[in-house]
Amino acid sequence: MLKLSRLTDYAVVVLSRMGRDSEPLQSAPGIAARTGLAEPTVAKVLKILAQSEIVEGLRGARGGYRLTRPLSSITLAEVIVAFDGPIALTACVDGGMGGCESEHLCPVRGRWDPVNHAIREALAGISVADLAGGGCGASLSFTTDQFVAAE
Amino acid sequence: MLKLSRLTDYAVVVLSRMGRDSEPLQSAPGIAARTGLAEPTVAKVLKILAQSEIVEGLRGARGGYRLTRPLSSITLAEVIVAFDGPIALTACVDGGMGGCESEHLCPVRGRWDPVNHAIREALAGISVADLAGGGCGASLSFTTDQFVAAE
DNA sequence: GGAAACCGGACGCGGTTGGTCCTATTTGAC
DNA sequence: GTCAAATAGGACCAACCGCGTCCGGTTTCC
Repeated sequence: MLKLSRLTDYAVVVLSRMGRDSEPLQSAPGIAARTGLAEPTVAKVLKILAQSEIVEGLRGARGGYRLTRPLSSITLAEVIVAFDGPIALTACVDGGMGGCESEHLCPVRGRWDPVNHAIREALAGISVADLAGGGCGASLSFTTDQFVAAE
Repeated sequence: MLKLSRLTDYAVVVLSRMGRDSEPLQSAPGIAARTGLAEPTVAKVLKILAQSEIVEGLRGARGGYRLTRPLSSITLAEVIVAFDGPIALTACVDGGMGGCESEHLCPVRGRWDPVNHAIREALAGISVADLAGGGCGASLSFTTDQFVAAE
């Protein structure tokens, strides 16, 4: 699998929808209604996106969320990091971070770094706008990870 | 995270150890003893590796496992596929495979493909020999995913 | 002052992973 | 010919994590 979390998938859908709409400020309930996703879920996604400053939340009545940047400048890597944490195939992120008590014994220490960097670069080269496409005006009622292909 | 399964990590350790040893035929209990991993776990890892024909199992007394190829020709992608299934960030693997009943509505359909291909290529470009290194003669008592860095 | 909306955290259910064990089969040694 | 050693394959159980939900609190506009 290597599959990313469902929330990440929702985030792409939500961001795509936000970018498609002309209204700059959109409420979580409104986005939920337009995407067909559950409202609490959309709210959670937007909260996380706001923490990463990918969207900006405005409180109060008539509040809502708006994109801080155009979709074309939001990379897939950013979104994944926001939900799944640092992009690294193993937990020994970049071989730094001390704390692994068996560091001096770990034979593969540091050797995953090139792999992780390669993946990071691949994900940083794709923007949400690329994923959203442009011609598809569908209602985004469904997400991409509906089921898994058995190995 | 995007972290791979623990079994995959074990597999890299086991393969590295097998490649380091001069004996071509090694038993699962023997490898377990040399790596410090639990014997049932090593057996499970080797069984899966054998199904993928990365190693070959010889039954009977004095049996064991041996590499079918040198470590340098075993790619990381192969190992990951053996344990985690097809390499794809979402479940809609390559947008093929019909079955997604909302295919005609799915706005990001097919757009993940370039990402998946990029990651696949990155992983296919790294061999187990690269990960195993060559100079480290440690006992491989520990694996790489001991703990997770909190997001 | 009330309503609408965001913010942050806590809770509980479900699915998946990971570790173990059991049995069957094969093969070499005595 | 019999026994021991080792792989093959599957089943089972416990622990963990993702994730959907809900709650109280705060802010802002009408």
